Amino acid sequence: MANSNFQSTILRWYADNGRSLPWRETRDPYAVWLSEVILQQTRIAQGTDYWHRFMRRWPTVELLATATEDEVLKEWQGLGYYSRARNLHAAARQIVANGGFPHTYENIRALKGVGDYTAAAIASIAFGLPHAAVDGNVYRVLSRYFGITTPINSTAGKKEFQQLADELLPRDKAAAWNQAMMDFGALQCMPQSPRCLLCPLQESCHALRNGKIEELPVKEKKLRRRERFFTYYLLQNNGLTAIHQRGPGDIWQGLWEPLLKEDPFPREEAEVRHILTHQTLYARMMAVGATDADLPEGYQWIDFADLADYALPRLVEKLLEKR
DNA sequence: GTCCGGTGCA
DNA sequence: TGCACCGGAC
Repeated sequence: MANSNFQSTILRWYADNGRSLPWRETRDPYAVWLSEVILQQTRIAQGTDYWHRFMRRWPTVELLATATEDEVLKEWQGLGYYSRARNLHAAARQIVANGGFPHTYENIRALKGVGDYTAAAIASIAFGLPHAAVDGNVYRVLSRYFGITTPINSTAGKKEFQQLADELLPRDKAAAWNQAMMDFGALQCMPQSPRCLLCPLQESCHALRNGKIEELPVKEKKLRRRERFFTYYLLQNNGLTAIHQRGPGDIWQGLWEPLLKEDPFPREEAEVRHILTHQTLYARMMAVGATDADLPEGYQWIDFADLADYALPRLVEKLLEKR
């Protein structure tokens, strides 16, 4: 199998270059769980001190369960994402109530604050269970090495990467493998300026061979839609109305529309909401009596009845339908 | 200023 | 399915 080279190279690299971290010197599920929760969204450099402090103050899950939420939050202070601390505390009580730390993936996954990634990490590291932990590092390594362009934050992408990670997982070395992949992503195949020149996988890495390192992994941009507020004035001049053709540099280039005034500030009233890829338009249309002299610059009179002959934006059609 | 990231929840 | 949660790196 072509992937055995990938797997053996990663494992060898890990044996030579893996980080020695305090929570890797134990298989105590409590210590592992604590490290994984602290390291969600947090860099090792920042999280390590907190892990030591928690382990010193509450060396077991039973002791953590006796703490108050306030005490846990106080100890968490400065780490951010405080729901992690609240969930950690709640889960400690959950664990004690259940008679001890869970040792199946499903039961670990059921703990508050433990999602797919964290459950797989704990299950593999503390219990040797064959579950592939897929975090940001793993997405990056897999997308680059295998040249996968499916966006990692799409539903299809998550499924595809998890499936691939499951296939690659050496079932008898889950703990080492998961940590190897994460360390490889963090130390070798990092987001910016990865160390491809020194990479043991450079011969077979799809992204490197095809010059796609900078483009992978693909992430769907969460587009923040700009809001715009349009008022259309439907001029009425003895059966004529005024329209103009939209120019370049904005939406609907080349399409026609009645007199448009864009409001610079958010407005409450809107007849129609129209969602485009990068903007949400709130629009209304008002009929206004007019004479020949009212024709605005750039507009022209047409028979109102001919309006349908012009290419109109869907938004304008919707507004006209509402009349 | 922008980007990054697991989980929980609407 | 999209966003809120936070602090740090750049």
